[in-house]
Amino acid sequence: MRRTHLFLPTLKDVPSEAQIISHRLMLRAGMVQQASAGIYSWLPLGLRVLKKIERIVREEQDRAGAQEVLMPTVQSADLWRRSGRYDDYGPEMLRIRDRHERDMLYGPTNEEQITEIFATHVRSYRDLPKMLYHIQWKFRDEVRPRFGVMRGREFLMKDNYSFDLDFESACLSYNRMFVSYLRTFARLGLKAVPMEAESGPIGGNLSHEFLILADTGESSVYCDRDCVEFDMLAREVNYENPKMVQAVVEDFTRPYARTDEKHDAAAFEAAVPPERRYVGRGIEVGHIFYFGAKYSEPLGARVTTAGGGEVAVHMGSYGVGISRLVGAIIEASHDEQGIVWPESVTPYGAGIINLRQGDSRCDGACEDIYAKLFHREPLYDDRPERAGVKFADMDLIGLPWQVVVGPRGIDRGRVELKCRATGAREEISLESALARLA
RNA sequence: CGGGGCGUAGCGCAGCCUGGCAGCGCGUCUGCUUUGGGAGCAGAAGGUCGCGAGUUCGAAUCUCGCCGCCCCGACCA
Repeated sequence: MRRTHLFLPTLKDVPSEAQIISHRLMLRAGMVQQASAGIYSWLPLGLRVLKKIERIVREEQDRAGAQEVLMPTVQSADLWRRSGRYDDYGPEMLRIRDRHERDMLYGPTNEEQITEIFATHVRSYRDLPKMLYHIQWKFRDEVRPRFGVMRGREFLMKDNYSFDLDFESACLSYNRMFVSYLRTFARLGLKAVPMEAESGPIGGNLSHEFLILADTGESSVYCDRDCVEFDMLAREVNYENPKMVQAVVEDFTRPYARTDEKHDAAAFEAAVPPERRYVGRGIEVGHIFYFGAKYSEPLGARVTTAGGGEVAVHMGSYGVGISRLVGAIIEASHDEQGIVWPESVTPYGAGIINLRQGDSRCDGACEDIYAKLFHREPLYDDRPERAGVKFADMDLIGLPWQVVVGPRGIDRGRVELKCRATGAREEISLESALARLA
């Protein structure tokens, strides 16, 4: 993409409503624009990141054996009356009335919807287990939206739902998602720590939250520093092998890690030596639940068993806040200059800075590099701007690599390769720069 | 939902107390000079001062009402 074609409204000054760093950087980097409180438009740069996160989440869901569906944003109130949640959910649910005066709602979550789909089509234990997920916009009318996309009213969420014959089998599904989340967050460049959690209004009794440790987090966390040391991606996982999956879950749940709602000071001090105690803040980026027959019972999701009986299926739900992750990743990865994208979610794989636009040697070299870096989806800053503007902008939007082309080096066939994360700059030949980014 | 604050040019803000030509910086546009870390000079465009009433000869400014947005706390992916 050429910078002169890209709609990328970067800002020097930050709008005053933004307080936390990720929100400020997202506005400055032209990623989003606020439409109203807690509701955002996604501009090209922001949308590219959102899509990359979405893709990684999808790949890991599929890998764990889940199947993607897509349910509507607008749901019927009747469905929610059947589960009893239409009245329970309270003012956080956005209620809508259509032209025929039917009560509708903008879905804050989809347990009812998915359970109805499942109940319509599945009758036999032979069809179990199943995991169905979708990635869809939700709306929760938060009393106080804040922190930009980290706590919006409208947000993009991956929610998965598992259906099993009994508790033991449901635990296997739960474990699969547990491991899938560890892999997902690791691929996003995040150190996410699973913590025992309350299951909240969704109900049930087996639940973990996944938090990344960050000072700007909304949750208080207490954990063993060992939690963030695991290298999940180095670990071989075969989802077809329940024991192997179970072993991962056990390894990751062994160290003490709890949010304040489950925290037990005495247990913490007994389990964790002082030098390994982490007491700080965390951002919740995922939450998984087992809730048994809470929805399958009232909504009639029952299957016949091998013995000829009938049983309500055991369910679980598993959520990842995809739009929240955009902010969370920035919270975890930025510096004074701006965002520092992990390779896996960067909006463009490399930036090309032409320091002397209009100089035939520089222009020629940049065009050459631009074409040869095609596989990296490069962003070529071809604006007739001064060097300082281009450097500042490129640092702000945080692409992991910058190829700097200027008159000083180009006569000798040299360019500068800068690593955004470390700030390290090397003057090397054009060829070796291309080789490094191959 | 309790407490606090803010709405003035695309963005950041001053002006308001003490009513009297709507300003500054950044950005944008034009020209010249510059050109390796957010350039300099000269010129230009850009505003229902959130909305509605009221007071007044006169309201961005004072009064009342409404709307929007932000921050702190209690709740949530």
